[in-house]
Amino acid sequence: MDASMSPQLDSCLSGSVTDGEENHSEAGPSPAQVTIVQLSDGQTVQVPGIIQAPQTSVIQSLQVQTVQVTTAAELEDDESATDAQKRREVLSRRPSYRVPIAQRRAVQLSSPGAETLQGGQTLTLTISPTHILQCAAQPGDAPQQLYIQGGQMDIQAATGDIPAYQLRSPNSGLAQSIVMAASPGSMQSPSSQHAEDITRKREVRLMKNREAARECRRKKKEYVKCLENRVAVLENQNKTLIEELKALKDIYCHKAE
DNA sequence: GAGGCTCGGCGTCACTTACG
DNA sequence: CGTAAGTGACGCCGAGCCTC
Repeated sequence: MDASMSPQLDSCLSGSVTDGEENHSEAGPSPAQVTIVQLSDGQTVQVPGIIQAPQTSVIQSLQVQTVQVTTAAELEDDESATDAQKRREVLSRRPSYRVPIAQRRAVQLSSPGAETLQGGQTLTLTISPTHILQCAAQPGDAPQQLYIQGGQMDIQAATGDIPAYQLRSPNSGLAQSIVMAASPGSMQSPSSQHAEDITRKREVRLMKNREAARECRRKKKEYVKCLENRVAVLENQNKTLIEELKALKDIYCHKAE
């Protein structure tokens, strides 16, 4: 499919389409925009893409705050949730790498006695919108920073080796503008370097796939638009030919008389 | 204004294909 | 055979529109 897609697109674009609509480049994500994401090990990665999360305030408060942590629910107890639903919940809002640097608000989570999240557990944090959330899996661990945009945050540990986080903005009430700057691997035991590695690989794969999907959609849209233009051109040609044929028929009939 | 519907965009998964 | 890239399918979300 993809092998045939590009030639089709090429031929389409080089065809006789004269529509003015043609050849305007898609706005798409600005390739010039880069988001810098800090991983748990101090590594930073540059992520191309649009920064979402509209926020007017860029004031950052770096003061440390202790946050109340309450176990909100254990999903595994929820018998009403189907497997698909559970899966969707886990998948729904994975950590986003799109961190608006200028809009980061930092909060440090210092929660004595907070255990490592087990699969299916959810932590709900209500956080003042002007702080950074930091959490360390073990005492002595380098704290993991979760940059949030304020309001309520759900930290949900997925079943299996894939942690999932849901951040909810108080403004929208929806899980938009997910902001997550740290590798979820550090939520686990520090000895599980392997798990962290898997997680990082997974994040890289997801990131690449995300970009690929975006590009794929862009190409598809372009292709469809191209086909539509081609249809318009051919319809015009058809119309012209029909009129021409009609005129010739008229001439022929008149001569026959 | 609230609720429903549609549309476009996005992220993810699963699968296929090409390539080294 | 393993990996990376491309893409269809799915579900979610927000915006816009319409109806009541």
